[in-house]
Amino acid sequence: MTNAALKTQSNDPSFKDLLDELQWRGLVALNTDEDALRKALNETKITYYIGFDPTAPSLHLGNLVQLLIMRRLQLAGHKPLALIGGSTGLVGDPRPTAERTLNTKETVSEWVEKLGKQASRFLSFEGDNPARLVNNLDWTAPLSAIDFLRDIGKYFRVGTMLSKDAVSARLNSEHGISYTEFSYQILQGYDYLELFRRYDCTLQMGGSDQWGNLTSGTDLIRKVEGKSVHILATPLITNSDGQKFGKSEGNAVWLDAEFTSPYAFYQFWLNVDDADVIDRLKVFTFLTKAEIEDLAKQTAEAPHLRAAQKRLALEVTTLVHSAQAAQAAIDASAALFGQGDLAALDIDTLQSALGELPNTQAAIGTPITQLLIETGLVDSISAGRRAIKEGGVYVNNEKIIDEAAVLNDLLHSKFAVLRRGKKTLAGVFAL
RNA sequence: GGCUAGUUACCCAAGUGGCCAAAGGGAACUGACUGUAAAUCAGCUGGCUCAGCCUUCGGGGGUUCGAAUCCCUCACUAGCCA
Repeated sequence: MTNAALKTQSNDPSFKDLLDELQWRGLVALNTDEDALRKALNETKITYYIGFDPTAPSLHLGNLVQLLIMRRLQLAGHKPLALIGGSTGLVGDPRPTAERTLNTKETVSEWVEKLGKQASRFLSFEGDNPARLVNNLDWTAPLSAIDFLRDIGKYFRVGTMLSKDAVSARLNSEHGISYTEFSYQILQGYDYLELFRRYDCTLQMGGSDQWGNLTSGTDLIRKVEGKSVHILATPLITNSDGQKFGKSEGNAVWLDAEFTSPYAFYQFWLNVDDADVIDRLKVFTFLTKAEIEDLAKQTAEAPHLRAAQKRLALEVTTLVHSAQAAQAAIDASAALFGQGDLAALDIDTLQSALGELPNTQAAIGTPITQLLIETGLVDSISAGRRAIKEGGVYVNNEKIIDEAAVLNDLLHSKFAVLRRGKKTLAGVFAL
């Protein structure tokens, strides 16, 4: 369970202090009293937390931003609390679009387990400032509705609650908002209070879209305990073209290898735009300022070599999966995107490369459309036919023209490389 | 509790009895150009045993030769009234 990558990480000593580095990396969108926060970070070892709600069976790239900033603070000697939202996940934070569908308690608790394990991979649980995993269900589950309303609810003004962006956006939309999601901010505020009491936690971090929920905690602590605590919000990562970051072919990029294979993960990073790659290096790697500036220079001078993308893909894949997985992805990429003559690849290289891809077994004579479905390259036979009609399907780099084509050419009498478009690949092992 | 207006494909949004598998835009995907880029241009986007057929327009029921379109009912949403 220990992650070898943890040992090699460090903050960049060339910065005056941690906050400077975080700002340079573009990780600070908003924060409470900056001088006080800087002072706290520089002069003391504080305890801080970030919450992750179990809304899916895996964490995604947005969560990774948070995990890495957590790690950066831990490297500076501060104590991380990774909170998995066993209770908040049951309620669901208000999204700007529409009400969430509630998941069953069983599902959520399963996800809590999974996310906890995943998050643990990015933090050290050893040394002087070990990370701690907490679950807000521990303190909210025993709370009765009456206690909740009397002891906590009394501190929250509805006017303030209504003014939060997440709430007002929903109120102004045709979807409205349920009392359940409206209450979310109270739960998150209460979490901060509870962590402040239990662990003397004085900093909460989170995405800037969570600002309303973050301030809910500081307000509560000020009212109840008379103490002023900190918030640091990270910006939402967006692509330079304004599109959502973290999607590959319309799907989220997950940290769990079962949902996004290490190969697909590697490819995702390799395909980052020139315009974005330097920002990504700052956020998602522990490379120093000097190293990143060097890569920026290389990108400017020889963009086609994509040195920055390659380094980024290597670093992040190593971090999230492993050095071995990253190397396998690199080898597979080199083989499959190589000079084009797949037949020239030797059996072992081809076999392991295909193993990195989504793959399936099939007999000679199987329709190509069926193979496309089995490997997940398309969702339906119609989509497969369409893809062929559009000239976007290749078997062993040969374009397929006929919608009814079947598998017949094999490499080394064993394999076939299936491709949709330029870079979506899958393997077929002949039976 | 009452009244009014809504609920359309991934998102926004047109359509108000047959010409609707459903306009338009966004986004995704594919092709060309490239660097496994960006921009641009073109194509394409329910499913299938694919020149045809099947299932879709909040859920259920009904009217009709025929419904996304009309009626009833339920759910949800917004606004107003209580």
